[in-house]
Amino acid sequence: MILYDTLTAQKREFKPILGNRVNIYVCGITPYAETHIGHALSYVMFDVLRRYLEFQGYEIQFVQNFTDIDDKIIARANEQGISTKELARIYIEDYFEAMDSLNVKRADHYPMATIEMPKIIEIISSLIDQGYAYPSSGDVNFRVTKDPEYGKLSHRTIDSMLEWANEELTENKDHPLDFALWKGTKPGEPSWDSPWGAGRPGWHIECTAMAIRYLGNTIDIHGGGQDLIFPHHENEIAQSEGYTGDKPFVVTWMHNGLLHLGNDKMSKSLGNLVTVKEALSNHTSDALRLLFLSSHYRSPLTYSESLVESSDRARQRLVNALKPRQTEIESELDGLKTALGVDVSTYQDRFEEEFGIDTQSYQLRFTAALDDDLNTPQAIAVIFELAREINRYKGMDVEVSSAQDCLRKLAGILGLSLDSTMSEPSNKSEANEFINLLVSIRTELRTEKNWSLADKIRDELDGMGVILEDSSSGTQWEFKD
RNA sequence: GGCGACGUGGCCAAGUGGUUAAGGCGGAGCUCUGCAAAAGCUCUAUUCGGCGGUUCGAAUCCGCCCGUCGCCUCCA
Repeated sequence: MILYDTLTAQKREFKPILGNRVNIYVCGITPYAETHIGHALSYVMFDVLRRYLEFQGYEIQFVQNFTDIDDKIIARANEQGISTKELARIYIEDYFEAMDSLNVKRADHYPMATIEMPKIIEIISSLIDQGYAYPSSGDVNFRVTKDPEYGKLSHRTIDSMLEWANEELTENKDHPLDFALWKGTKPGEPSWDSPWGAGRPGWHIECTAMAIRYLGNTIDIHGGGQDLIFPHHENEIAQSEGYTGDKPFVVTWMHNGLLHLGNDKMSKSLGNLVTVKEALSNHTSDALRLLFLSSHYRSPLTYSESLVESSDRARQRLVNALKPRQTEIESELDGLKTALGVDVSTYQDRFEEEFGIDTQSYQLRFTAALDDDLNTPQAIAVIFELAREINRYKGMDVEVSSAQDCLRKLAGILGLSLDSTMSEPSNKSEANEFINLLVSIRTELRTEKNWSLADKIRDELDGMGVILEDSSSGTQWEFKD
């Protein structure tokens, strides 16, 4: 597999540091507000990376943090009159709900800044001892000039940043770009004890502490949004490599392009955000995933309702391809099978194997796409081509179940569940027998060519969210999404 | 000012030196069907922002220009 690395700015062959094991650290959220679709884009993308590596047989250690203490959390908690801890708890829960509904697999560890204090303090102490950091009136700052490679990730130099930077808070700092490892406490703020007095960790140090603690001094893949490249990840490298002395801190830096919201009337009141909850109230999670994955992860994507809607229709196409082939001939075969005691399906399978869809070539093209820096748009194209061929074979009444299995498997690597709407919620199931009754009555009406009444039943049911589809083998129905 | 992206059909979006420029949505026609839906087939970019250059050959490399955007401040 080839992956693009932000640090070296090139695509390189991916190879785990240690055998079969791949360590992944993805920067998590600061839980002070609801999870939005920009987060969703990023975590869906890393979810696909993880699923694909697992599919390739790697053993994944996936760590994702929560920054559960920072300025915004404090401000927000004060606004709402609750503790920072409680605020974080609320939005962490919201995050998990959002990710679960998007079918994003859970990480192996979710460390939080506030419970990693010992490691954080240990690292800061060491950085001070090594001359990388200095205490300054309650704060501890990282000395940027001590690191000759500072700026290597974001491809800038200290000088170039100084020219245009709005760094003004130089009071406690020896250099405008020095950044806080530890912030001395202010009145009314939660704080933790440290050798430098009460305070709290700076933004970047927690990730260093957690990544090193859970994954070691050098990790395979570190990811996040492109907005984290500077300063967050830049500072993380400086701290981590300063602390451990081991380089590189990260073998492959991966950054996803950011989600944009059109300048339109997306969200008048709430800034310019669409929360995952809002998006999922109108769309399936598969549609969102399909949308996110239909452009390359390093490109920006502009979100709009109409785009999700077209993704939803595309999703429906895949779902339809997975619907079982149901024809008169099949039921006749089933009848024959039981009547003669012969396992007809064996012959069907052999026929499918020899004359059917070449699922292997689809899978090969699919993996080739993902092998090339996670080219999900191309992988999706392969899936749609497979779906079309399945439909074509269904039309010819050839067994397609193994091709459907293949489609399901490949879609699963992209985290698409492709649930048929046939699997309706339980509260609807009690309506089933009535719907079945109506359908069978309608079938009789149709044999009597009472089209107007038959169509009326279909229309009325449609109004109630039930879709009827007639075919030569009978009528199928399902609930709308 | 620095660093970096991007501009491909009506919309979204792959492709980055050489067969017919993927795929999805939308649109048109046909087939199937009582109708509808679903599905299939065909069509929907002689052309890849513009102008030059390199090359036997470029959407793909180089230069310039036009346009859009991101980061340099909290952010996935």
